[in-house]
Amino acid sequence: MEAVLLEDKPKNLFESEFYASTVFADRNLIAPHYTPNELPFREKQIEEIAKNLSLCIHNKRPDNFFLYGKTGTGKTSVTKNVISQLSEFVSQKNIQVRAEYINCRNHNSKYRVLIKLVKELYPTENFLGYSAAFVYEKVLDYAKKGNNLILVLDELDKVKDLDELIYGLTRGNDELQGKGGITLIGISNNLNFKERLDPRTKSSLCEQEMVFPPYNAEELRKILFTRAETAFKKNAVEESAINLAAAFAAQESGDARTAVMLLLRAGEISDKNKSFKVTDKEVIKAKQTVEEEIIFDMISTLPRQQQLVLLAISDLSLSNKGIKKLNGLHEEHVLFSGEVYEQYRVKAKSLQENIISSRWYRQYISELEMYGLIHTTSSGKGIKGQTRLIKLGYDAKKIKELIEKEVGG
DNA sequence: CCTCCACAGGAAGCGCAGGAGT
DNA sequence: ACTCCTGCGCTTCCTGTGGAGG
Repeated sequence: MEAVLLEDKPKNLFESEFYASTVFADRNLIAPHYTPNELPFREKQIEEIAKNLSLCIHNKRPDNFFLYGKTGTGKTSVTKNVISQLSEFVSQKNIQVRAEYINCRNHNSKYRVLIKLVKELYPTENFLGYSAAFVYEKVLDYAKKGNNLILVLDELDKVKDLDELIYGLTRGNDELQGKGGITLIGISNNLNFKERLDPRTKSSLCEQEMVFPPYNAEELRKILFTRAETAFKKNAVEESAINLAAAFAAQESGDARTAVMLLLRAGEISDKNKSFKVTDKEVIKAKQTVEEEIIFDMISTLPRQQQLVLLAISDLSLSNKGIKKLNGLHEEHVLFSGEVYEQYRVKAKSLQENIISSRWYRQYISELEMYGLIHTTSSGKGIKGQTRLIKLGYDAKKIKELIEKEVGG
């Protein structure tokens, strides 16, 4: 396909302003939620899913699929890519296959998923207020007309009554008896999630499974190159800048989304400075802002009490109380679980907040570690008793600043 | 070796809010 | 409008654990 140069078109006043970028050719192509056509290093997964789904074009029911892997490993992009190609194909050939994508973060119960689904299937009708059973029947009706329904449920772990939802939808296939069918593709980035499922749900949902491994630095590098080719102007991005962004992201988590995000922010920085190049300098700056965005995102969604716990940790980290002589040898900046709890109590009291129990405080500490906001190690020699040694994952000043903005001094 | 310390983290249960069924 | 139910945030109670100290 021939690329149409912007210069060839008559310009609208605003369009020229809109595209007045020093480095971007098309910023949208590198936005976080853009689904690229090419997905390097996922050919195997695409092929496998497509092969399974292709059964439905011969009017057979494909296996249910369960995809899991960390965020930014391409689960959603791969699935969307496959189902959009499938939809395109079946509409050309007039085959009765319908694929729907639902993100369960926004539709987090059985009822909400079903409502969302029937709204897509019967766009002209209104189902608000109808019972779950009625809506469920509507879905089955749709399949009974001989339609093969493929339902992608992204962020599946967010559904409260998941067992019921899966049971209902898979049991539907027994009632249909070969006339049409319902195929589920579940996506989750929670690796332990599968183990918590009801055994029956597990066996019906996980007829086939697929793991999406994180990308390594080399793969991220190639991904960024292909994305940069279309999103940026020619030669606007220095090769070393891409390498650096890939290295940063690989070191963090092998997450393609952060890698792309880094490059996007770096480009924006160049744009703002009216610079025609994206270099290492911009990527390094972008890393800081992306990091801050992530931290702030996490902190602002934390419960107030947990914010106070984190604030207590950053307070102590900034004071010299945090410096410990471990093993009587070297000094290190770590905190005891007990003293953090004490500091938290003082803090909460002075802000006239109620105080959570020590048990729940420990729960909060575990969560903070999962989010990567703090690191903990178990106490070893030189310390009496069994305690957790706590260390901040990011800069104490920055975190303190962000929380105080949130909590309101 | 036993006991104590200073916690970790599992289990059970409680009050509440909000949603579904009647 | 009303009950019933369920998930959520949290407390209470409890058992487990590794090192320090006698």
